Amino acid sequence: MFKNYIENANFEDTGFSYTLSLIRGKYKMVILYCLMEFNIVRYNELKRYIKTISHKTLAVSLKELEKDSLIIRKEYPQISPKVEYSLSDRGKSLMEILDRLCVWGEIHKNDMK
Amino acid sequence: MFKNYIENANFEDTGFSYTLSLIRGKYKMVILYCLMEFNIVRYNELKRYIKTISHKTLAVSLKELEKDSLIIRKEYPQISPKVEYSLSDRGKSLMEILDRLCVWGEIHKNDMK
DNA sequence: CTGTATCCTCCCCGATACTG
DNA sequence: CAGTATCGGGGAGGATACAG
Repeated sequence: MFKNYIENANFEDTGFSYTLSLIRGKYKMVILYCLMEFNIVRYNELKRYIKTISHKTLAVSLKELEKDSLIIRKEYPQISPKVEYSLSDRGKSLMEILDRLCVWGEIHKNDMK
Repeated sequence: MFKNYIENANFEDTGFSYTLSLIRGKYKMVILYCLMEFNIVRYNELKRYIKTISHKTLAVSLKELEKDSLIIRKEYPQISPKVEYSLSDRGKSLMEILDRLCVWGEIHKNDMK
């Protein structure tokens, strides 16, 4: 399959490029993992879990993940506002594969003496 | 397993973070795919396959991939120089998983109407 | 509580020229 | 052929302040 990409010299259109574009960003994977682990999480909970993330990055990342249909945003119109995030089915199916990358890293990160 | 990371608030040390650090970079995955597809490839062949990559990026990426033991660099000392690159066993085991990301992308990139 | 808006910094990558 | 060196632009992300 990939050979076709090479012959067409069109790497930008590969499935892999597409997948990477969804999870590019310093914290997107961390957000997805948090949602996988805790199922339903509020904005401020995410902010507390991921101590080093800035407000801006968290907000932008969540918006993009939602636009890409990897996560679901549920808003409760009340004072003060409450918003819950969770994985979509699409997001869950992606996480099955990404989790294998996590495991691979665990196994191999001490390979090198 | 991931829950431990969250409780330790130490996302930088996750296996996934480690894995991503290996393949971060605009063209690293493309290089790995080329090596997977063609087995043994010379420097200039890579440059030709990946039309849009610059010399600097190709050189730097190859050096990092080699340092991380994902690829093997074999140099033939002669005039003019000849260098062949190929996947290491470690690289091949990673590619098995990355290839699944490629397939996921192929299947899902047209999900959204 | 859940965001936006602005400014600013750093670093990835491209373009280009040079070398053994 | 297979690199290395240097310069520079652009975009991702941080700090901070403000809003509904």
